[in-house]
Amino acid sequence: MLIATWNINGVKARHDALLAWLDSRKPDIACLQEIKSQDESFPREAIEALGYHVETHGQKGFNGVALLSREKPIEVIRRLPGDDGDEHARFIEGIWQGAGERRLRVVSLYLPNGNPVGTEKFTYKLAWMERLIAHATSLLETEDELVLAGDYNVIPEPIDVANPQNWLGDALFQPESRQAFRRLVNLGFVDAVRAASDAQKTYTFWDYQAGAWQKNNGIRIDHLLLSPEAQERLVSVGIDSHVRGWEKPSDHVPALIELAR
DNA sequence: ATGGTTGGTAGCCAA
Repeated sequence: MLIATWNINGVKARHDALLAWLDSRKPDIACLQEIKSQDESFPREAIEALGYHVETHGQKGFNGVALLSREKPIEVIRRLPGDDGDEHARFIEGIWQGAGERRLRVVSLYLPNGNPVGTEKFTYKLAWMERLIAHATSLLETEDELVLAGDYNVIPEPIDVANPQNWLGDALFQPESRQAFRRLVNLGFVDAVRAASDAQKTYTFWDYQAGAWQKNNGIRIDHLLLSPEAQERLVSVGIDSHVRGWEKPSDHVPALIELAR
């Protein structure tokens, strides 16, 4: 059971790359962020032709998340609880029935960027994180196998950034952002990529500007958080860094976990 | 070095 998360930065711009990656990597579940597409204009047919079930939560112009899966989910939730006035499409949760009583629950989330610090955008980011912590607390009580995957827009620790001093004023590296992320993890999750990286620097994002990819000036902001029930089944962790070197790449690359069936 | 680049939309914003 291969579960991936990838911020594709526009499904129209990434149409060919997405299909090529799906066809070669063949994840069982793919969590996408920043589809930048409305549900009706998402390229559903081309993805279904590769054998995927498609669930989207899009909006016009920006944001938007999706769940692609080999098996059809038994339930899909398209809203992070806690603020009925929040219109941003940043959350989609699917439930899949496993063998026996086991259930797998996978969230594709696109956490607010929050820049610039000191504005309502940063306040919104921190409020969104509080809502995520509250929702994750209730999801852990289900004892389903749970994977919270997505673009968290949080650099957890200095090891997760090539040049920490360049990010000190950025919303992604603020003490408040990092502390909220730690509180989320400390509910009982494991940060799968960090746990598998053995104290090595590992990145999932390289900016388009100033040759960041060529200089390996990256940050690790795409995370897969595993509940205890999911941790028990963890087999391996990977990052498809090579995708960043493709023609017309996203600025993010896929991160993946393998769970025993 | 307060720049640089990309995507989506529409005459700039988000990242």
